[in-house]
Amino acid sequence: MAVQVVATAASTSESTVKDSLREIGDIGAVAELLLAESAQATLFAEELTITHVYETLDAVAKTTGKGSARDKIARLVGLLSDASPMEAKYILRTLTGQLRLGIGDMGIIDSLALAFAGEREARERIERAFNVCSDLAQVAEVLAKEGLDSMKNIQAAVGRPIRMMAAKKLSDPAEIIEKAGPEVLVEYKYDGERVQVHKDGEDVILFSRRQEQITEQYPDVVDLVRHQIQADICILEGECIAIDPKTGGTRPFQELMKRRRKTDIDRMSEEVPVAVRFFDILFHKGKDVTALPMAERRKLLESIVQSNERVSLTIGEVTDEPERLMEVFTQAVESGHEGVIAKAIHDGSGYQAGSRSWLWIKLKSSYQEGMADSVDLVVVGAIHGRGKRAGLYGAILASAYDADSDTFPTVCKIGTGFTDEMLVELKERLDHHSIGARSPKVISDIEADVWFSPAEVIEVLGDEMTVSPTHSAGRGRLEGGGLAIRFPRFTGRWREDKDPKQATTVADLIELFERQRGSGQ
DNA sequence: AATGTCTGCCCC
DNA sequence: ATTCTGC
DNA sequence: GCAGAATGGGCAGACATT
Repeated sequence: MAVQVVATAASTSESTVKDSLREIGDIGAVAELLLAESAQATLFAEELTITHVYETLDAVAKTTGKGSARDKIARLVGLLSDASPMEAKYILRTLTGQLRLGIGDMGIIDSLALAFAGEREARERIERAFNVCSDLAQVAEVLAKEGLDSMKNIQAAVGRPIRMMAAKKLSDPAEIIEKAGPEVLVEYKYDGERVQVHKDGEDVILFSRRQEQITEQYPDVVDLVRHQIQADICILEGECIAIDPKTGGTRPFQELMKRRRKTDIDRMSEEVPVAVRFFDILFHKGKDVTALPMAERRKLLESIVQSNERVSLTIGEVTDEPERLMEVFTQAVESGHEGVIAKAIHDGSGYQAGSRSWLWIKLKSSYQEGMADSVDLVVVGAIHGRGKRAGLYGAILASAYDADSDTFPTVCKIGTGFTDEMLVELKERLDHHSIGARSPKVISDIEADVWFSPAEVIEVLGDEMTVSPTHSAGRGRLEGGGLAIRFPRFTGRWREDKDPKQATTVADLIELFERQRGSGQ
């Protein structure tokens, strides 16, 4: 849509904008360039005000229904006609959410500290306020109006999401114990959606990892919380997972995602039943309990969660031995879960809202060299890079080999794992094999920017196989579509020893998928 | 009415 | 989600 | 080591198009 806006505003064709975007990799910069080239009208334009820009964007956001796309475009084109090329750049970046200033929430907190306090300590107090209320605008407003001392008045409260604590990752169990020990709580890591549950009597609100309100999606969870949580006012955290009530097993994440809907919620609640595995408590009896050590929070949690088939604590145990940690990890993986999270339980193991510290460490099988399956895939296409990857490829399209039909159906795109240096090498190396159109042997629903004849083979690591609506590998031989790789990344290894027909085959992928499904439920 | 395409301060 | 990189 | 910016699969919803 942004392409259309720029094309219209600069009175040029969409293909011109697309070509330019391909080279520059930034729709804002493209707008700046093209508008400068067609800049007669700006001489007579009105002066742009922030209020006008804001009101226009607000109106665009609120436009819905039939014809809304056309209407949104018209409003934005109107706005750009009053903008200088540079203003257009930032308007485009703002509306596509790609500001690319090197400034995020933490950068803003730094700025607030300097602007309103001017001392180092201020930063921590401001950040703490943000972590417990998750609202940067509110923090800034209170700070500006009432000063640094007012930050202490911003406190955790039921109904207001707390920024979630995250885990580091590590592959070596001995190192994990070293970092978080001497004793750690080793918990199963479930493949579901993280939920922060806020309970005030019968009122229950659910928040997602990014502080979105997701209460409406899980009426069954709300009910479970009302009945199984023996505390009036509290904030808990857990993982919401899709389950098979017959077997008691966990169903794939994709199934759970069918619950992310606004309609048919009651029907889907029956089709995709869920369970919640609680693992933390942040607020209890009207008090913030985040400062309590993990060990004590776990005890408190045990005392208020009344378990049944749908609600329980995460499976976990305390150990100080790397060997035992690995045993629990193996159990978790063998029963179809992602891995484990090892948590510090010592006196300093309070809940650190908004941070990713060594107090929590996750271990997944894909972190263990050799344990996860890497595959050798054929590069069949590429997608132009954006931002700092402008002029290079941002991702490549990769296929397996289907020996039966002698074709190369796609399994994934790969956009991570490349160093800057590799990206340069990648382009040089691949452009050698560039062809004008998709090779008839390449089976792909995905439209690449550049197609290659199947030649280069690379090693790719992934977490697991998923049934895919878009990728074609194995399509027709499985229920539900083809196969794709979840979380694909380049290992850095080119398989120069392999030609395309020696790449991982569709049969290999199906076998991997069946094996993984077998260990699951 | 069916199908295609794009978006989400999306989930992972 | 994973990964790389400038500070 | 942190914070930020690249990028992945895949779901439902909202429109546009046929």
